[in-house]
Amino acid sequence: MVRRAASEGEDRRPTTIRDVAAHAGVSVATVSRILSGTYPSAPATRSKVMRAVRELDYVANANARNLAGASSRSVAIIVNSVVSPHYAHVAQGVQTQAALEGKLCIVGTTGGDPERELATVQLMRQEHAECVILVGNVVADDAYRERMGDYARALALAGSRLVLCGRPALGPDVPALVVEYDNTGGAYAITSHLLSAGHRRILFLGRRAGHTTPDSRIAGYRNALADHRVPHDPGLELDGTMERGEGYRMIRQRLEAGPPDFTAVFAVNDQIAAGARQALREQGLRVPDDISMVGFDDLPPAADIDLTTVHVPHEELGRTAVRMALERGRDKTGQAEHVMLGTHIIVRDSVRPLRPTPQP
Amino acid sequence: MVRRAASEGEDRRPTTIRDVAAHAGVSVATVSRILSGTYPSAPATRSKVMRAVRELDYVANANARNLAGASSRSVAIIVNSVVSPHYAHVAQGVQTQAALEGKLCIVGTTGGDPERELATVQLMRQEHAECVILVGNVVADDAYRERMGDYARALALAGSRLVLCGRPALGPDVPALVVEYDNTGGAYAITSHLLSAGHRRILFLGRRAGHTTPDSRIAGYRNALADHRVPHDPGLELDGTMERGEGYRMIRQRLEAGPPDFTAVFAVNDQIAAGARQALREQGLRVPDDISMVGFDDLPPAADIDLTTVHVPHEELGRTAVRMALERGRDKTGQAEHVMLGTHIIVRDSVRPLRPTPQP
DNA sequence: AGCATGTGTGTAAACGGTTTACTAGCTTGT
DNA sequence: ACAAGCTAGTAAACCGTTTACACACATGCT
Repeated sequence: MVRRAASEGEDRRPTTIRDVAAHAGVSVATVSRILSGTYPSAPATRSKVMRAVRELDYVANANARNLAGASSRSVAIIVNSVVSPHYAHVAQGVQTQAALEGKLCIVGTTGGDPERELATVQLMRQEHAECVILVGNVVADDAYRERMGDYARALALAGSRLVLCGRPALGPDVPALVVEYDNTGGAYAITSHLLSAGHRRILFLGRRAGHTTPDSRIAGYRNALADHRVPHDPGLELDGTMERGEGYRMIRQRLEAGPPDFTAVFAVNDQIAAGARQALREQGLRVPDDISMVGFDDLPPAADIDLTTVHVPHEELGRTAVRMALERGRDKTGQAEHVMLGTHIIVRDSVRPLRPTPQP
Repeated sequence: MVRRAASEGEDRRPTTIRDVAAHAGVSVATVSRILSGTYPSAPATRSKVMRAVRELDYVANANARNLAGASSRSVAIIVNSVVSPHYAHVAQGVQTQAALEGKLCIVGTTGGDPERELATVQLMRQEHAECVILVGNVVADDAYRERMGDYARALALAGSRLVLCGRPALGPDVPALVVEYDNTGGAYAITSHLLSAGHRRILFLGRRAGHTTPDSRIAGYRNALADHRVPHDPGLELDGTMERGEGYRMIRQRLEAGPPDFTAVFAVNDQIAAGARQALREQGLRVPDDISMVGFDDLPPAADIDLTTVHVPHEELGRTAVRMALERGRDKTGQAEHVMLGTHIIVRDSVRPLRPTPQP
C-alpha cells in the first residue's frame, strides 16, 4: 500500500475507477476488464493500468461492484453467541473456507431469540449474502419449521440459499441445504465405552426435551443401554441447559439429595462435564477415581480436564456448509443437499473400569 | 415474513423499490423517504406503502443503499483467530454494540500473518466498513508502525477509521483510535498478591520480547518485584508463546532440569496456566498445595481450574471500540482518541500463603 | 381576492462500478 | 489489393437507492 499523494486540492473523495482510467490514459471499461481479468488485453495497457492502481492505492467499491454484477462475494453466518466454543469453531470453519474462496464473512448473533434471528436474516438478505448459514441447537417445533421455510424461500428468491448447520432437515420442498453431524452415533459409542468398562448406572446430565441436540444425544445413550440389556432408569436423566453452571447445579442438587447412586456421568457436552466435575470435587469425589465421566464435543474445556469425549468436526462443519452452498451456486446439477459428518470417541483419562464387587 | 406470490410469470428478479412503488401507486422517491423515515409523509400514503412492502416481502438492497447514501452500516473486526477465547470475547463485544447501533459486523481472520492482515484490510476497505477494528497482541516494530499508518491513512481517506484494540498507540499524526487495557497494572497487582502471600521466587511463564502483550505484563511483574525489594532473577523468566501447549512445555522442561526452585507461577495468560498446571500435576505437584499459580485474562479455562487471575474487560473492549468509532463519525469535536480500560484481580483458589519456614 | 408559506409528492441526476453493442486498427487469405 | 476476421478500446446503458430540486395544492395572512 502506497501513501497517496494529497495533491490536487483537498479532494476528500476516495479514488474511483475513473481516476485510475484517467491516470493510466485509458477508459474505465478497460480498467474494469483488466481488473476482473476475464478479457484479453495488451501487456502494455495492462501494466499501465496496474501501475496506476498501485500509485493511487485504488480498491474497488464493493457496493458498486455487487450492484452491477451478480454475486455479492460474502457469506453470512448466524449463531447464538460468538463466545461459545461450539459456535466459535463452526464460525472459524466458515471464515476459513470463505477466505479460501475469496469471499468475506459477515456474522450475526441471536442469543437464541427467534425475533433477533428473523431480524438478522433480514439484514443478511439486504446484504445479498451468497448464503446464510444458521447454526446450532434449537427447538424443532412447527413454528421453527415454518420460520425456516419462510427464510429459505425468501433467500432462494434473491438467489441466495439457506444452510442449516447442526440442525435437523426440513421437508424436501424447502430449498435449504443441511450439514449435520452424528449426535446419536457419538452418544451411542461413548455410552458403550462406559458400559464396556462395567458401568451400569450412568447419570445423563442435560436432558432437554424438544431441543434437537440434547434429544439426539440422549437417544444414543438410551439405545446403547437397551442394546447392552441395561435397564433404563429415567431417574438417571437430569434436566438442564448446556451451560457450565448447569452441570454444577445438577450434580450439586443430586448429591444434596443423597449419596451418589451412579458410578459414571455422561454430560451432554464438555462444559456441563466441567461444571459437574467441579461440583463432584467439592463433595470430595474425584474423577475418574471415584466417578467416571464422559462429555461431548471435544472442545477446549475437555483437554484441560482430561475428559474422554466425542469429537465433533466443528470446523469441518462450517467449511462444508460454505463449500456446499457455493458449489450449488456454480453448478445446479444434483449435488448433495444433506450431509452427515461422522463423530468419534477421544479417549483421555476420565473413565476407570468398575470393579464388579467392592474391594475385599 | 409473508410468502410472496409467485405470480406474473417466472420472474426471478428480487423485489425492488420500483415494484413497491408501482404496487402502492406512488413514486420510488416516496417509498424511499417513507422507509428511511426521515421525512414527513401523509399517513394514508404511509400505510399504503407499508402494506405494499409487507405484501411483496420487500427488503432494500444494501449495496444500492450504501452506494447512493453515505454510510455503509457495517463494522469490521480483524482478529488472529475466532476460536481463541481472547479474540472471541472482544468480537462478541463488537458484535453486540454493532447490533445495538443497527450495524452489521464483518469479520476477518489473519492467523497472525501480516500479509493476510493486509489483504483483509483491503477487503474491508472495498466493503466501505465504517470502521476497521484490529485486535490483539503483535510485535510493535517499525514495519508494524508503518503498516498501521498506511492502513489508517487509507481508511481515513475513504471516510472510515482504524481502531487499534489492545494494541499500543501510534504517533499523534496517525488518524487511528486506540482502546487498550491495563496490562502492566494488572500484572503489578497480581504479582503483589503473590508477594503478599509470602512468595519470593515467582516463575514468569511466557516472556516474548518485542510482543506487546507479554512485554507489558512482564513489566508489571518486574515493577512489583522491585517495589517489594525482591531481587530480580532473570532465570525465572521463561520464553514462550501464549498457547496452552507452551505452558506445558515450559514447566516440563524446567522440572526435567531439576527440582522446582520456585514457589509460585505467574502465567502470561490463563491458557498457559492451564498447560502449566497439567505439567505440574504430572510431576506430582498440586496447585495450590505445592505450587501457587496465577494467570491473566479471566477467560473460560480460568474458572475450570479455579485460577486466581486478572480480569480483562474483553467485551467492553470491543463495545468501546465500536462506540468510539461511531461517535467520532457523528460528531468530530474533541472526543477521546485513546482509552485505557482498567483490569482487576479475581481471587479463586490457586494461591496459598507461603510458610516462612519449613514445617517442624 | 391575492400573495407568501408550507406540506407532500414527483422527476431526474447522481453514486461507482460492470457489461455490451459498436468502432477503429491490424493482420491475414486468396 | 480487397473483403474478411480479429483485437483493443470506446461509449452508453444499467444495477437499486438516495436526494436535490421542482411542482402542485391547500392554507394563513393582509
